[in-house]
Amino acid sequence: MGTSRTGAAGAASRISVSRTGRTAPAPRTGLKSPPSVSPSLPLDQILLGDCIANLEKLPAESVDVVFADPPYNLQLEQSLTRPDHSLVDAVDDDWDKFASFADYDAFTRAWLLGVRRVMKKNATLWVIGSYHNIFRVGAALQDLNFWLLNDIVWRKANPMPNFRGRRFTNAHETMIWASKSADAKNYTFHYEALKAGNDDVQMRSDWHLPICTGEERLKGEDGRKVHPTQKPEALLARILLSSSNPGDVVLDPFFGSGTTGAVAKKLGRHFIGLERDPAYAKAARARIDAAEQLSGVSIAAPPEKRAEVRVPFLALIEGGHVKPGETLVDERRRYTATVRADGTLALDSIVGSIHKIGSLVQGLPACNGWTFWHVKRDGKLVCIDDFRAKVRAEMAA
Amino acid sequence: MGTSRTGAAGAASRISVSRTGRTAPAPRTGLKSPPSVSPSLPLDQILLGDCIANLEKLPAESVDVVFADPPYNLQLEQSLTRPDHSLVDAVDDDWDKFASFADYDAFTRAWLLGVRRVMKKNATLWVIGSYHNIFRVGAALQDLNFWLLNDIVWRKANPMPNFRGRRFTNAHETMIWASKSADAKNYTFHYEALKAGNDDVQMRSDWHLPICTGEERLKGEDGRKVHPTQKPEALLARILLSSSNPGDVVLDPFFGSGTTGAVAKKLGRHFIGLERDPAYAKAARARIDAAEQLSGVSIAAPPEKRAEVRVPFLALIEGGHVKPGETLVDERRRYTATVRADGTLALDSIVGSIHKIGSLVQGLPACNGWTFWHVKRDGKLVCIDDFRAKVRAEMAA
DNA sequence: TCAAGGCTTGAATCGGCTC
DNA sequence: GGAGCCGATTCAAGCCTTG
Repeated sequence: MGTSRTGAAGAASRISVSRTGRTAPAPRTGLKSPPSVSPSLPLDQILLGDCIANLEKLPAESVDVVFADPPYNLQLEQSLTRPDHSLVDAVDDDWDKFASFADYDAFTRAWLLGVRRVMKKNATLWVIGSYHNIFRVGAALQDLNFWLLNDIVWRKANPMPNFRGRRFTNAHETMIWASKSADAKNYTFHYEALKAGNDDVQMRSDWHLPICTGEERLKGEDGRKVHPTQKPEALLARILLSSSNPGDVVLDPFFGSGTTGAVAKKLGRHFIGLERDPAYAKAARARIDAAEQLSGVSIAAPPEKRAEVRVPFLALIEGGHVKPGETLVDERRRYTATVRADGTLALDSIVGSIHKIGSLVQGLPACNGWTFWHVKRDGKLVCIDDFRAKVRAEMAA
Repeated sequence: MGTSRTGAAGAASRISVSRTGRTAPAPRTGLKSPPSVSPSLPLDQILLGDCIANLEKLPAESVDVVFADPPYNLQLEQSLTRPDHSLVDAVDDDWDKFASFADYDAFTRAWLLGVRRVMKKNATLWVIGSYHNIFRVGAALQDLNFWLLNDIVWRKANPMPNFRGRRFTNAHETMIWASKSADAKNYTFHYEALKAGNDDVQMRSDWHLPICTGEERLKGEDGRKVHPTQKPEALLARILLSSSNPGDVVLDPFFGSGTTGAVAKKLGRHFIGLERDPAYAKAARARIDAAEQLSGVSIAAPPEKRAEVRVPFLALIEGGHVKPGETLVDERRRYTATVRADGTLALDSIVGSIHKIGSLVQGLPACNGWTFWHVKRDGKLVCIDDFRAKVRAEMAA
């Protein structure tokens, strides 16, 4: 999306985006602790200058999610349009050609390392590209010990046709979603909300969205498009909604026309944009100033199952929902167990948790006792998970 | 698809596939001159043994198209269970184990070099992979001076769900289509036929096809699948129909269950299969013997499987038909809910899909949110299902 | 670090059954 | 006697979190 590349002037200047400063706090839910935001972060600003130099000025482990639309390296085509070589020659002797890929790889490693340093432990990174560069980016990510979570295909609803009829219509771009390392497992992913917004089926790795046209496309005074590869806001919205929370800090090292910043503002996220070209930065700033944050309820962090308070089975006994000595039974009435006063179950002489006894009677390695066990109430079976929901509601009230 | 890896026994044996030998000439079109077929080629045979050693025995510049399904380097850490605690039958064969990325890269370069030598000047190569390996393969192709023509996305109609809810459903695989070099411009590509078979619009780079199940899936005597990653014949058919001619020689260096051979025979192409595992080779041979060549007229590009028609509610927001923060109301204006940016609805502090919230407010077990919810437009209520119809029309256009 | 809690599908196919 | 429905089965993997 942007042009922040190596070789630009060293000094970076800041373009403050006035109306989205820290004075507008992002909406918070009561469930999560506020995100830790480093006080020295240039929030909601565009840093002008070389991408890698500016990355080095940001504090380590300070951003929650990164979206990067690096240069696609299309200029390589020219250096590769050459007479055929035998393969050994191509690798050993054609230094010029090899150097082009090596240059791109070195640039890729440099900005990835810079980004890696400023990512929080459980931050994730999105990179978008086409077949010209995405394979090199993906390999570099793996080499640098990033952990690939998904590759996402953006299927363009209205792609550019192939004019020569010599290839398939190039109708998609590829995004890679990665965490800092394989053991950074506590990254943000709003599984439940994505599923609910997708007709109650899981969100897939192929996304169907239109390219950026019409009103949304930034035009200069001459009526021509400001930026050649402006990404649609719907794409960034899905990315930020799926992998960030309100109040999070979103970094875009190739800010370009500022789609990331505009969507971040609308969705109540903070952004930091790096951009080398002053003309792009200026257009992006105006665009973001004109954007408005959506109302709280429509962008508040969705509730997550995992964040719900833990209710021990003992609390059901203490709350009078289940009585010691009562018999639990599975839905198909094949197995029974007896409730003990300490919140364990008894099966003959074996005593264990609702999960342990549930797995034992079924001969399975694991069992969610909450959904497995039932009690009789008014002649009907009631799942003990219903009582847990009641206890949770009582605790919240 | 196969297991031809380095380190196998040196001597290669040939498994002749009797009924598809050279005695059955492939059908010819009148348009092109007959292909030049090297007399020493082991046509329609499966060569048992190490993939790279066998490649070295084939004559240079002798094959017209290559399809390769190399090991994916999945690096599975532990076993995975479904929500019902049954065990997922995954790829854990030792041919998919590599010690490091460097090992995998060396293996990739070795077989790519071997393949490159036997490709005719204008031959093309298809490689399929997932995000675990495809970036490394793509970078290696570029490093070896192959010229990438397209990356093609196989969108699986019926992918495996994500059981843990920690990622997007991995619903696609990626194929790279490449020529030997940038100036090999006279490769085979049936642009017109593909377009005609695709409702007269250009064939795109995203293909929607089901995975291999049912009758087509090879089963052993024990009723279990013969090969863990058998590819669907429809996928290979589209590949061979788009980028080869009848009578051409198709090489598959990882032959596996022999999908490439079966489809090549059906479509009147010759094949050469390399496979390391005798059990796979035997199953593939039997499968190919049972296949029959289609009549000339029926060897036409398969029509695109009708694109999915399911439209998630989120698509209405992304398409600008409904705005985040807007209020939805039922036809009798008894209930309201607020649209969230992620495509869910909010009712007080409860968040869920249009269906879930619809059923909740009515106290019913189920609700079709599409017909239940409305928005105000010009003072009148408009059903959100009307917008879904519009989005469908846009997707079809 | 280890043990335990507890949370997690969707599409296709096929056999058997009902209208 | 089919068409159609229902439920069981099948197939797919870089898939957890807390104390």
